[in-house]
Amino acid sequence: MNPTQALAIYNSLTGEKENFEPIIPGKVGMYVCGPTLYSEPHMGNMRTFINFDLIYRYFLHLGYQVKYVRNITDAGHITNSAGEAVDSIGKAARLEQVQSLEIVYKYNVKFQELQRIYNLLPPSIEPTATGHIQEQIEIIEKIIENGFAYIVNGSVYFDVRTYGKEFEYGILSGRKVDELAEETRELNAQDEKRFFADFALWKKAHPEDMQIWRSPWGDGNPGWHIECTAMSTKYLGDRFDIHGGGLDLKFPHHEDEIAQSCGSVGCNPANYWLHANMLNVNGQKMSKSLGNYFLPKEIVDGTTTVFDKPYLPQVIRFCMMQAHYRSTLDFTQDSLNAAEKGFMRLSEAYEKLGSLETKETSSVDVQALVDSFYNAMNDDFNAPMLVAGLFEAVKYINTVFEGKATISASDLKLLTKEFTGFVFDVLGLTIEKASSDQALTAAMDLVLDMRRSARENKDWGTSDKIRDRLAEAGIVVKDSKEGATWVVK
RNA sequence: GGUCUCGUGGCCGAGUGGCUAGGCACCGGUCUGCAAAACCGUAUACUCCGGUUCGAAUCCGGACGAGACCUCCA
Repeated sequence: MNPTQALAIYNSLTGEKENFEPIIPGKVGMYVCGPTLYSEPHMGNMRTFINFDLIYRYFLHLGYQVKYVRNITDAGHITNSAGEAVDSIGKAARLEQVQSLEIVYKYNVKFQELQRIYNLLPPSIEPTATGHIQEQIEIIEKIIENGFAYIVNGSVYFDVRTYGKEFEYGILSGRKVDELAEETRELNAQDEKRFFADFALWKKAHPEDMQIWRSPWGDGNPGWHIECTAMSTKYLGDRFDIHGGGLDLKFPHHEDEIAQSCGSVGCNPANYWLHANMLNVNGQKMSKSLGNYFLPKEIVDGTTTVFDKPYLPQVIRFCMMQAHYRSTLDFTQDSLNAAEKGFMRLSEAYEKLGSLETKETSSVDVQALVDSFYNAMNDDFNAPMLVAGLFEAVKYINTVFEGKATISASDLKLLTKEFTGFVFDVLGLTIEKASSDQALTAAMDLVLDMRRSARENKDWGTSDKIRDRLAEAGIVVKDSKEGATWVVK
C-alpha cells in the first residue's frame, strides 16, 4: 500500500473530515445499525449496507483487523415521541397470522440471501436484539442508578432534562432541547413522560403483545435505542472507533444512543459517527405511495415495474459506487443503463490485463495511478473518485492492448494487483465469465463457424441473415479481428 | 412552522478560490464488405442576484428551487 495521504473520515459528530486514529493501532471496531426485520429490506436499505460494506472492505484492504458488528432488530417495540408503542414486527405478525419470531426468521433468510446476491461480506457478528435483553436491562439499571431515568407504571423513561445538566443532548443532530419543544407538533396529554423529549428505555407490556420479557419493572419490551447500545457495548466495549447507519437514524436513534452511553458509562460510544445518505428513485425518495418502491431482488429479477429490464447485482453495486456515500443517489433507467455499459467496459479491460505484452518501460506513471486509487479512498472513502481512477487505468490498458502505449513487466504486475484488488476486494464487484450454458455454447460455435465460412466466400446475404436472426433472438454477435464473439442480451 | 443539506454540461455524478473528474449519451476518427461491437479523440457546466478577491462555479449574503429530519424509517 502506497497512500500519499492519511485516511480521513467525515465525522458527523464534528461535521469535519478528521484523520482516522484507531483506539488500538491496527484494529478497528465498527458498529452499524442493521435492518428491522418486519419486512424484506428494500433497495434503499441495501444502499446503506453496501456503503458500509465498502468501508469495511477498505479497512480490510488497508490491513486493519476489523471487528464489524451489524445488529438485527428483531424486537418490535419502538416508541414515538408521544410515547405510543409502534410494534412493527407484531403488526406484521398479526397481519400474516404468525408469531413474531416467524416474521423475523422469514425476513432474515431473505436478508441473508440478499447479502449473497449483492456480495456483502458477512460482519464479524450479527447480534439480535432479543438475544441481549439481559444486557439491555443492566444498562437501564445503570442509567436509573445514575439518575438519568425514571420509572412510571412499569415503564422506564430517559430523563432528558436531568441528563442535559451534565451532558449535551443534541450533540450529534445539532438539535436543542428548547427548540425541540417548540417544533414538536403535538404532545399526548396522557403521556407518562415528564418531559416531551424523554424517550422510553423499557415499555410496559400490553396484553396483546406477542413478545414479552421480564424485568425489574415488570413484564415489558425494550425501547428501540437501548438495543443498539447493549449490543455495541457488549461486543465493542464502552468506547469504539466507528458507529454507522443511515442518515435517517441520526435523530433520534443515534442521538439517544449517545445519551444512553453517556448516561450509563459516561462517554460517547464512538469516536467517529458515519451516516450514509438516501437512495432516490426518479428524483424522489423511495416510497410505497409514490410507486417507485422496489426490492433488491426485484430489480435483479426484472420483476419491478419501475424499470423495464433487469440489472445484474454487480451493475447496481457499481452504479452505487459512482456516487459518494454521503450524497443522495438517484436511480433512473438512464443512470442504471449508463452504469451497465460502464461496468462492461471495466470488465473487459480487466480481462485484457492477463494478455498484455510488456516492454522495457511504461509510458504512464503506474505508481502515480495506483496512488490515486488510495488517495481517493483515503479521502473519506471517495469511491466515485476511485472509479474515475480505475477508468484512467482502463484507458491505459486498452491503449497498451492496441499497441499504442507500453507497460513494463513490474508495472503490469503492480497494476494487476492493485486494479483487481480495488475492483474485487474494495468495491466488491464480481465479473462473471460469459455463458456457462454448454449446449448453447456448442450451438453458437456451430452457427458462428457457418457464418465465418459464408463470410470467407463473401456470401454477405447468409452472413447478415445469421447475424440479424440471432439479434432477433436476443443474441448479439460482435465481429473483431480475432473472430466473432457473442453475448446474450 | 423549526433545524439542516443541496442546486454542476442531454442524463448520473466527483471535485476545487486560478490548473480538463469519471461514466453514459452525442459528435468526429480508427477498424469493418456494410453495420454493430471495440478502441481513440473533441465539445458542452457549475440556478439567479449582490458582495469579498488580482481572480469564484468554488468563500459570504440574499432570492428562487429541490430534498432530508423534527413521527417508524437505511
